[in-house]
Amino acid sequence: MAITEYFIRFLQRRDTLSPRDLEWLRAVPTQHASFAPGEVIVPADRSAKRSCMMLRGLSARSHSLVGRPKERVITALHVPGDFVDLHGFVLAGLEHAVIAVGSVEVEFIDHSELVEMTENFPHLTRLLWMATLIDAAIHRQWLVAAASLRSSAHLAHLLCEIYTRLNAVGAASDYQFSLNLLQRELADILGYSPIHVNRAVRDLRDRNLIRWSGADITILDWQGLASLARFDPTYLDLERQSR
Amino acid sequence: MAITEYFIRFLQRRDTLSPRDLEWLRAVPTQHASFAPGEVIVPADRSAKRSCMMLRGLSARSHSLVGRPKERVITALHVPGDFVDLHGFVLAGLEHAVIAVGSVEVEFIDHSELVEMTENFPHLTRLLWMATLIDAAIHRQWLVAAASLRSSAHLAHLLCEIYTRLNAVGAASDYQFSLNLLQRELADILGYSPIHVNRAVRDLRDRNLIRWSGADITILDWQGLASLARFDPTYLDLERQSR
DNA sequence: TGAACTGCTTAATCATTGTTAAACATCATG
DNA sequence: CATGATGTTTAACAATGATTAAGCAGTTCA
Repeated sequence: MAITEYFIRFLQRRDTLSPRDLEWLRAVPTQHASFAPGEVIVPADRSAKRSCMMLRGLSARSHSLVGRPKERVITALHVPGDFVDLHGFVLAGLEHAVIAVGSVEVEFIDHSELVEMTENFPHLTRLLWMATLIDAAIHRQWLVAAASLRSSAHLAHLLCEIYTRLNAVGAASDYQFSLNLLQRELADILGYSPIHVNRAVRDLRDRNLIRWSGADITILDWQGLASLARFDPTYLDLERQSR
Repeated sequence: MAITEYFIRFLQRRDTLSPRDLEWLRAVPTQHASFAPGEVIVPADRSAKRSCMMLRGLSARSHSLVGRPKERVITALHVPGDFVDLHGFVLAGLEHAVIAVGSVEVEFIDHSELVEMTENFPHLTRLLWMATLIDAAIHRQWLVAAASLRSSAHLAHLLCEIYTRLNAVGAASDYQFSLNLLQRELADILGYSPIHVNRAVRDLRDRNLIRWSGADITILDWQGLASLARFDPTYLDLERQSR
């Protein structure tokens, strides 16, 4: 089985891959790795020689705050199929760490392979560039959500997005998915206190929009949840076209 | 005079340009355009055939909210030297508009020129990719600021960033710069009400950190302002190295 | 089994930010 | 110079979210 299958689906939702592109993706050598909850997958330094692709689980970009070492802000979540730190390939490095949320499996790809790809596969190169720009579009949408939604609606937006992204790569369906996030971690993502996150969860439950027990989430009323969150998936660029 | 001189400085702060790279940048055909305050530079549609580079003034990525047409959120500011909508070159299009804040001059570059560049100038291609990833890093930093700073410190962070970015391309020095932003627009950027922005401005003035009259801003105490904002310019990737 | 631990839930209180309204300054224009 | 328009500043009050504290539920492990 090709280890990059989720990433292939990520791309195929958005463009058509040539047999040659597919062949490269399925043949590129990778190193498999597993991480326990909380472990650092990519440290916040400036010298990475490889980039990683999510295979299973959930990871997060975690920024620790200068002067407040116990606090952190999570600026992105990554699901299977995401090519997490392509940034390190082009930038000098990452100014934040990528950490495992729950148990995680990834595949590392050496930058030397990526350099070779950029020289011989211009279409794939544009698609990798695209993947990083979709990350940027998600960042912008999080900024919009933070500025324009409050607690319940903000949480609802996150749930709509995660489900849509999981569904797009075939990792979730029937409005059910698993999210290994503590309420404390949700607080770091949404920028609220853990207690306030709890109020938001309760609110969504009280409105019969979701069921949430342990890590298992069921969206009971997609229309209601999406409408509360003013969720519009355009920013995820899910339409297939030639790029 | 080369019309892309600011962008060249943007790149030269971060890498060394070969004579051949420089020649391409100085020779590429562009279309000059001017915009009055509030005008749309790049509409939020999905069919741009060219991308624009900031020459003078300030522009903003403006997201209008579904169901609340009078409200908007600004997710990015662009200063001279920024290659604003390279996104449109790789993505299907923009999910937001780019608008002029104050009077603006830009240069448009046809996507066909960029395609040619990606095929013949791999180093320049990596640098353009880098430019879009720096935008993403700025988005993340805004998310961190929104979640971890409150009003005065959040405003202080924005001022530190804008000055640093202007200074990096030689568009500001001596801790003085011009910012053609209404407090109402600052509110759309920071996610506060205009009244609260006013409180934050007054606070920074009362602490003798800045002088702000009309569009002219002087940072009276850079250390104090940066410390209040916990500003660390690492995310702007201002170090020169080979990429 | 039961003690310790972890995470979820709730309440009370306090701080920050939003809303409404109005006064004030500045500027363009008749 | 008067007028209206625009933007800034301030105040009073309301809403949202943070903090502290404590109870509760499920797990792990002795």
